[in-house]
Amino acid sequence: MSRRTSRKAFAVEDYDLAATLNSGQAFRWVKYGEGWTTVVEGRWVTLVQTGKGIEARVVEPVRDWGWLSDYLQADVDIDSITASFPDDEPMRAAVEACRGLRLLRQDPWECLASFILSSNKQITQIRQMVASICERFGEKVKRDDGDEAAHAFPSAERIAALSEKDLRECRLGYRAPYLLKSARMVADGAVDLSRMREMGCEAAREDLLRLPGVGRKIADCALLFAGGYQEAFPIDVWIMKALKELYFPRKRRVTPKRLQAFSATYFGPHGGYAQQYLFHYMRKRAGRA
DNA sequence: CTCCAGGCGCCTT
DNA sequence: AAGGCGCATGGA
Repeated sequence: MSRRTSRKAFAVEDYDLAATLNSGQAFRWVKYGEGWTTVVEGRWVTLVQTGKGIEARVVEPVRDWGWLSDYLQADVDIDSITASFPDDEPMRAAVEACRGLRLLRQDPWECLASFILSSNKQITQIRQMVASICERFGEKVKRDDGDEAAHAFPSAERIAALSEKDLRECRLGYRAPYLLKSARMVADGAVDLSRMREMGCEAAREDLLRLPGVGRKIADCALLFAGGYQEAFPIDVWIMKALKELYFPRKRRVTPKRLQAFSATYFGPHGGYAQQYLFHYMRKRAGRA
């Protein structure tokens, strides 16, 4: 371990690190001893949950930890958010089962690109595809534990310069041309992800929907997990099932459009957060079956 | 073996 | 506007 190593303790309560990093919002965190590791903002990071919060370690000296605090959303008051959820039986059960689950604030391009790969795939397979493009095309990042190197998520510019064949070799299948074309549109400025957080949820969504391979669901994932728009409510097969079962149990045909309209108002200003609780709750229930 | 996966785009009605 | 289908690949 190098003496340049830098550490930081984030004092956070009600923060379940394992649940948060494994809840299908980020795909690059891997178990590392007692904690977790990945690359964030070009740095190799390890995190450990402690009694007092989260302890972080990076290789290079760090003065300002704002980038990681922001990523972890360490300053968010989770109680005020869960308190804004509708007071009904399904939400109470979800909050009870997922106490400490948080939303991260991820890099827009990494988040968007990862979810372009997510279509029609299980979370373990999304992880594999993402790992594959990072290992082959991501810049090397120094680590100090004897392992060779970690890899950053490849930039839009880097992916834009590849061929469809390069990406298909990462087993992306029919998603390869979607990722390639979207990377080129982001790289040449046709869609400006750096403005996503300022332009407002609706305008940002409209922009994202211009990208090939990005529909309503994937756009909402980027808006929620990277843009900080907590009103974005991604509806996937799990949430579809949850909403039907929990809120429309005796209706035979509930259209996605109807559910989108329902969720937009029913779950309140932090609806996307509520969505993440429902998603994780459903997956947990299915997992122990 | 079959079924389906944190969907999308395109083609029919 | 709404519904159906193909898509690459690989867990379960």
